[in-house]
Amino acid sequence: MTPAAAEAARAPGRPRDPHVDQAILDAAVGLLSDGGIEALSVEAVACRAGVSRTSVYRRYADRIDLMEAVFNAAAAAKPEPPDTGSVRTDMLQLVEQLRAALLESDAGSMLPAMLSAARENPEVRVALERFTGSRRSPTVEVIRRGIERGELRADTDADLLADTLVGSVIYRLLMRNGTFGARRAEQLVDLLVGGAGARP
Amino acid sequence: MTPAAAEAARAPGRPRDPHVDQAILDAAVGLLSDGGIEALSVEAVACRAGVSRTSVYRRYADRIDLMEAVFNAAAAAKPEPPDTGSVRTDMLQLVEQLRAALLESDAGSMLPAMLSAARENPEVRVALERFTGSRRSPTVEVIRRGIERGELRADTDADLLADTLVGSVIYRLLMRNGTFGARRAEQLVDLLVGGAGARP
Amino acid sequence: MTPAAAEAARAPGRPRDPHVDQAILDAAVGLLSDGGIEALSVEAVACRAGVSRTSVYRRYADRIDLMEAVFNAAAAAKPEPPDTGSVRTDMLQLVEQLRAALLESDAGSMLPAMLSAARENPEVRVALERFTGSRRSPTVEVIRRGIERGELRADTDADLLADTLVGSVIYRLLMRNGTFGARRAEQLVDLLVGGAGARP
Amino acid sequence: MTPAAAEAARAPGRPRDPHVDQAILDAAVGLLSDGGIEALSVEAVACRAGVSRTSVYRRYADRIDLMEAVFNAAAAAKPEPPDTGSVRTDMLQLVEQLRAALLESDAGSMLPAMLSAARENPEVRVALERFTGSRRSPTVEVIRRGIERGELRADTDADLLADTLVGSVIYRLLMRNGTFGARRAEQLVDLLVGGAGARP
DNA sequence: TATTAATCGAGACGGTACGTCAAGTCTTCTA
DNA sequence: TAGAAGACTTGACGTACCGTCTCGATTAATA
Repeated sequence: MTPAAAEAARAPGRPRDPHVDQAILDAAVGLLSDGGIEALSVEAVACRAGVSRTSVYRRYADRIDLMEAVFNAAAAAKPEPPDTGSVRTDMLQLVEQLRAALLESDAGSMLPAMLSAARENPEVRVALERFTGSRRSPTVEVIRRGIERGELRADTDADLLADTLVGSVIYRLLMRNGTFGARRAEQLVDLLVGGAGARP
Repeated sequence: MTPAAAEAARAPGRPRDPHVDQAILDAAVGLLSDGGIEALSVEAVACRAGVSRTSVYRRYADRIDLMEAVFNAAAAAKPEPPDTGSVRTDMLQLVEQLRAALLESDAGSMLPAMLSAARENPEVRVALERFTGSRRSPTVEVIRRGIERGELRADTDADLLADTLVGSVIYRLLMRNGTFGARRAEQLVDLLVGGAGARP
Repeated sequence: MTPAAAEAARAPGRPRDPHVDQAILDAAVGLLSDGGIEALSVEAVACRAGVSRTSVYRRYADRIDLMEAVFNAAAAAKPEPPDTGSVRTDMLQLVEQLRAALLESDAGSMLPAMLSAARENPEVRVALERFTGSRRSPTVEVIRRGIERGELRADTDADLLADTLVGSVIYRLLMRNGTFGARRAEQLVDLLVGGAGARP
Repeated sequence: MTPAAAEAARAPGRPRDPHVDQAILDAAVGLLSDGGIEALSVEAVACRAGVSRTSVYRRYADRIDLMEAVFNAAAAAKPEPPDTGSVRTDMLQLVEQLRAALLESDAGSMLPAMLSAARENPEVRVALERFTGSRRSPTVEVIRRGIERGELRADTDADLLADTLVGSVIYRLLMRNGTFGARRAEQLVDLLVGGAGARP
């Protein structure tokens, strides 16, 4: 028996209904991702989850605490880094993964709210860092392998390159409200691998 | 006499007090930049501006409308693109300008709020695009000159390169809560100009 | 122009809607008198008055404050002391007035709530005293006239006699859940005027 | 063996802890007598008794039921009627007993709450009548003896006289927030025995 | 000596009301 | 008109109890 299980078994009083846990989180994710930060009201969450307001407040101290939990849940999914043997192909896949995550997942559509909340609240800031980390670390991994295989220069700063790759995509999609198709992905990878400087 | 002035002159009744205009905008900028999106309440703006709520609502239809105005005001300041004769030096200056704008100006600290609001509201989205544009266009200009001078390859996609430069900085500062010193700026420019690919 | 009117005229901002004032008070009286102290919730008052909760809170700091106002309103109606020329007839009429007030008016059915609230709250205590006073002072007046006319002894303690007359009625009706018909009223007056002591 | 004891003995399962019974009742009495009707919350009772909420609800169906039990407990103590041989002295002692009971005992300070609750709930009404009865019956007894001894008129309505004596005291103490010293007690007894009417 | 059945503590759960704050609309007076 | 003041409705906030419920752990009398 793991310590956690033992602890759970020993917990006094009526145990929390896991359906309620889930319903609340789902409702919160839904509201946050499709109505933004202002839509995440405890009232609305409780209603959408078919649960009493009390049950929400029992789990989360306040609106912000709930938001934080949603962000952490969003950060939980860590994608596997692609490993095709070619750093260029891997990077293309990363870009595509990132695009899909930003535009097609709940987590992605929460990002603006997260950023906004992070400005005020240190705990949210931590959640945000964890979230961005979950996206960045596969990228770093891919780059590291590229260096090992000799496809990228040995002195490449993996951290910087990862930021630049991810930043370029996010900036375009989120802040410029643009698109990011396969063609542009290739151009970006070419730029980062080959550089923009003229060859003598 | 401009048409606007003529119109203003023809307006019957007591003219609007420009001090009130300014006080409201200033208060809104202050609140938004140091308390985030939730702090921008009409109540608080009126109070901080020493003005009645009525006077705010006379100018702006609602909270969002006011926010939009603040964003547009923030987007107004267009920095001059540096022109040192070297694309690398220009880019370094751009990065530094951007860093300062993000961390040390009101406009920068509003960006998260702006992003968040843009998700919901098309008008805010337009304001956001104008705002990012004001930062991006000098970058594009610098790059274009670099191409003209032959420092950058003729087939360089200025748009992409600009996004990547700006995106890398924003991503690091805003989403990873990091810093961006002179050293890292140089590394970034080197990366973009030289590429990360190994030379055969 | 009275000072009050002048003051009212000078009051800045939108004046309170007197219909709202009245609706709230009426609703509160109704609830308190037919549901007792626990029924007087701000929620219910607002609903019954067809008014928003806010409008109640604007007028009354809290539940207790509202209750106090209701009590004071109830205390406002001061009955004219009867003046038939005979202290016995006057007293009989007083008893009947009191009976009717206790059993048939809102004010009377509020008395228990008032007593209960008075235990805790000094302001309510004042309201209660005013309320009881409004019933007692006509009694005292009647007694005083009886003394003047020589129907009652010159050394009669009007205060004590009034308390005893009123107390007897209230005790029976409120605490013993009894009735108080004309016959019993006569017996009471006879007792107070003639005494229970045996005549030598 | 009483039937109750036999029943208790036959009850299967773990028997109720009598300390819990007592602690709950004590806590309830305390809260009700020094915080009034609103202070008697199951939550507070359980807490003050050092007992779980469950244990309260096992014994009493709800808040009101608990209140009723408290009132009944308060009504249990029946004072012995004084018997000094003189109806006047007996009545003076009754008044003093009543004063003490109202102002210095838990039961007395509960009376307002009781009255208030009685308005709504028939069971509480019964408890209230029992409670007032416990105070009134010694008074009736004293009066009856006075009649037998010829100190009071043979046609005296003992019931009415008792109500009037008790009512006068309660009214003054409870509703007028007054005091009731020895002097006033004497005046009251004099009034009731001698009457206020002028002697021709 | 095990079984059985109720007690006891702890706490989840859906409710209702509290008192506060802000939003956006309106009404009034003054300048 | 603009501007200040404030009433008004609406809706969310976070808190406190209500009364019901589900747990695990005691605690006697009984099988």
